[in-house]
Amino acid sequence: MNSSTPVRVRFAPSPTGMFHVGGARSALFNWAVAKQQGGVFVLRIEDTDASRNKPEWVDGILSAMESLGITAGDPAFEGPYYQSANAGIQRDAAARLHADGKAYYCDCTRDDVLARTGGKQTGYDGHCRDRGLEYAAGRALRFRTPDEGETRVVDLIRGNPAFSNDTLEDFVVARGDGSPVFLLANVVDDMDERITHVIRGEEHLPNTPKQQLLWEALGATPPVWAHLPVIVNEKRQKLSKRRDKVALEDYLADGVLPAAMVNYLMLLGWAPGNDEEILPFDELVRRFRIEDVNSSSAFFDLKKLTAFNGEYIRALTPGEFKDACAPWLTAPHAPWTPDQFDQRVFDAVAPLAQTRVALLSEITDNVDFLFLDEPAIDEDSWNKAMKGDAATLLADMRAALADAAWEAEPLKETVTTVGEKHGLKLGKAQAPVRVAVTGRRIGLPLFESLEVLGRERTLARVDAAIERLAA
RNA sequence: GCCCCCAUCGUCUAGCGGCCUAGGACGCCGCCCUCUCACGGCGGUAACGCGGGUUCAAAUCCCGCUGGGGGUACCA
Repeated sequence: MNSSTPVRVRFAPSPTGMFHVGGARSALFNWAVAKQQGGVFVLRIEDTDASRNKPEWVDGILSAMESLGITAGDPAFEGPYYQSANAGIQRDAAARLHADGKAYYCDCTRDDVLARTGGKQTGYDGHCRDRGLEYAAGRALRFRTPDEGETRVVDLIRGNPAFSNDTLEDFVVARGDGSPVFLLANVVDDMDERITHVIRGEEHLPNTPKQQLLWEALGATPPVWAHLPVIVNEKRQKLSKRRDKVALEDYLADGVLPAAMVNYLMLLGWAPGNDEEILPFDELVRRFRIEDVNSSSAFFDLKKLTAFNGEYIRALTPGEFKDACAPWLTAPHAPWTPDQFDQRVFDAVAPLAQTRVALLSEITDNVDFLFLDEPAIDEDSWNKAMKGDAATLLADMRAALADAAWEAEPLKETVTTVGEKHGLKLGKAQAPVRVAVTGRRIGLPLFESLEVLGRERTLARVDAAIERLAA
């Protein structure tokens, strides 16, 4: 992309729900283009369908974008503008279209059209084209599409698709109450905001010839388009709010770091090259080329997102990691009460947990045994670890632990020694102790855990296990 | 139905006529490291949908087929 005029892109969500990851990617790609080209990113809230919009959704969009680094404070950021605020010029445009004979009023109902076309869904049949109807309440304004020729649009991602004009129906631009419809409002706003490049989802591709015709009818030079591939689920259907987990907020709530999400989303349909994937946003922006975006749909792979997240978590400094975990350490995420929690204990084991969580929400399962009075015993772990003469082994462990110096290294030597007496290597010998104390067969390094747990609580749990084995 | 888009490992992709016995990443499987599990290291598994062309040469260009997907509202 190389323009002499300053690039102005836009992201135009409608505030109808949570912030969709597909929308997040569109916003990011637009943002990347704006930042890279020294251009402007316009945020426009498309709130023309009042029945479906709620003011609070706008705050959600703003804060979700903020978490991705698209901040209203950035010099490249412009807006938010509200589509509803442009109702005046949108109506003017509709009036102009009518005055110029490029649009006409129509009093057909959907049933009328269906009756005439025999139920075939070929769109509007042009019934009112030449009836010369004037406006009256209930009459919609339809744009008169060309009968012949084709409309070719310039699309940076998919070549330049052409649409035969005879397949374009005379679509509605203003409703019976005079209010502008999306197709028109969107174009008028883009013109008003001097948008040069429209980068949006592939689902808008069929709208493009109609909108381009509107640009031309309104006497303006159409923008350059770029239609991003849709993001699909495992069944390769477009991610939908109804059946798929699409809210950015939900992923963040699971402990996906925003930076990881940004990095992952940028790689959906595009690759930075050099066989590299994990890169800071600035670098992704530097390398980004909208022309290189793929045109085939991309699967939203939670496994890979999680892997990316693990990378980002491990790259955190110990301090950053502790801070990042904070939200999960208290209600409602934490399974322990505030007075059971001990920040110093957590800080001591946090570095050990850092390589073990791929999602921040996994932190609680790693450290819960340190704060809960009686951690739940995982039965599967118990059955595997308590085979054979676990009872006598645990009894010996208990006795040795009672006198051991309470630090990781001596504790390890103690368990090793007791294990040897039973002909067991450390790996086998530590298992019953681990399950007795943590409730699980897998987890943080055991001896460091015991050190921070303390002798008293360790012994009590070993005793409880011995008791259970005896029962 | 009609219009449009798409088609490289299971997934995300590199590839833009010869450098490809197709590269990377995730996943998966081994091995090493190791108190468990991770992390890390090493190795492995696995793809150009099919058929025609064009060309000395095609994953790369063209056509058809098949298969996916998107759109078909007085929603956005």
